[in-house]
Amino acid sequence: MRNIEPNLTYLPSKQEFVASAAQQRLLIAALRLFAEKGFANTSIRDLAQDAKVNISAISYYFGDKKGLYKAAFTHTHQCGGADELWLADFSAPESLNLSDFLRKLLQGFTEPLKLGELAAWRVRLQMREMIEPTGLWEHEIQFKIAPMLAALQARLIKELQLKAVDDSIRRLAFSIVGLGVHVMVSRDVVTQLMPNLTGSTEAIDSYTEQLVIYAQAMVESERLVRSKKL
Amino acid sequence: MRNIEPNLTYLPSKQEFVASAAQQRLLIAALRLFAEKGFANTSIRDLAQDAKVNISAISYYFGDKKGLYKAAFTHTHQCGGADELWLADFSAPESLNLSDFLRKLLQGFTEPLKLGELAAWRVRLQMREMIEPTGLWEHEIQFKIAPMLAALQARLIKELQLKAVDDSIRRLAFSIVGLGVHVMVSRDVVTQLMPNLTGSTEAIDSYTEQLVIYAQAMVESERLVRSKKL
DNA sequence: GTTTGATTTAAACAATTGTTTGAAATATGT
DNA sequence: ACATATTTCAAACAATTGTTTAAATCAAAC
Repeated sequence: MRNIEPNLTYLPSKQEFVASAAQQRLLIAALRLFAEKGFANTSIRDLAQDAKVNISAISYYFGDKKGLYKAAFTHTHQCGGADELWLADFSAPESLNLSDFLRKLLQGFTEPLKLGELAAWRVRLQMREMIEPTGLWEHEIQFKIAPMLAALQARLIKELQLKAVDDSIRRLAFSIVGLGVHVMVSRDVVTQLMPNLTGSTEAIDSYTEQLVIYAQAMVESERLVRSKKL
Repeated sequence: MRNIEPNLTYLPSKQEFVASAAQQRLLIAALRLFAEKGFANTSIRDLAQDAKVNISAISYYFGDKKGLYKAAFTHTHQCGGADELWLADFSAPESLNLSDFLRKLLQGFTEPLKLGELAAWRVRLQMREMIEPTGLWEHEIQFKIAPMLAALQARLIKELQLKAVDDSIRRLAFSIVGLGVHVMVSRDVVTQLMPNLTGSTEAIDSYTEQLVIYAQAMVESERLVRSKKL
């Protein structure tokens, strides 16, 4: 690897971050190709061609192929947003009622469906990380998933007026999240088997509402089970 | 490719299927390695070494690398079962009540958690197919997922005394299946964040029961929404 | 024991991979 | 205009990939 550091990390004054056109194109190409074909199946020549840069631009800007992947995975806000929605921040104000809380949570999964290809690639890359962990996914679990689940569990025991989280609550929280995860994970199945379910913005919105209702039903079911046990 | 056909497809008389030891070892190695590292990241030399066979045994028995993959993916009953449970046959007798029907369906996802590594590999391979479709997954959708969803939808409209399947029912069915899918998909998250949820057979059983209850709650919720609309 | 077929082996093949090189081109500041 | 740093480029590198070859080994039948 070359010792020269390209102007990626620091910059004179104006902006905190200015990526050269080549860099930007590489990031977008990487996001798209890695998402579509996976890491191993995407050659750096494919990437360079797609981004219309020379092959060595990859090592020049990102060190190596893995560096480009890492950059594309983490640095998505650079190339067009769609990240803020995904797994949003759930240090939710206590003021939210359960319905709104659940809606906000589930929207984190359904809203990306509305956005364009870029968001789809992002989600797809996330999926790949899940089954082919490169270390980035474990990080994601620790700093995003875990807090989200914790927040949901906290909200649930408050809702059900419990003192502590038990296994049943854990399973409930996990199942609720699962409603959202499944929408993303099985996107292909949906588009192939029932395309109009995620076809339009309105369809996605009513989908979300239905999920919120189901999540509430699960919570109420849990409440009922517990009341019977006493 | 050689023109000679090894004794895989047909055999003299005794058994319908006799795989040589080398063949069998290759299939198991393929299942394990492809599941763990993916298709592209697994070299045929890795496979040969793991199966303790010569490299050319792969082309000899399966034509090429892709052929071995295909064989490992489809031919799982050969190397140890665990396939019958996965996405079981849901041409369910009408006699089953809703609860039993849902249990049977969801068990298709949770039961494999009980089985050993082999089943885990199987599931993992299935997951890989989902996001890196090689054509086998589309086949799976068409001949397994679609029928399962259809059966579930049929059962649901019968339960809710409806005439036809609409989008809402489709979403309900999809969400119910999602409860199961999520358990498999996010296995890593579970084992990392709440290991005792799938640790023992009993834990898995009560997990399944809880999912059945939630699924029922979703159905009842749907019934309620519909009764209000009228 | 010989023959016939099936299986295994080591070696070589061509193609593609990620990475590096050093010079050319471009931009930037003085 | 010059000098300096930054960015691009074509070419070459070594390593690994999937696949093929032809000879060697093995097993069973005659």
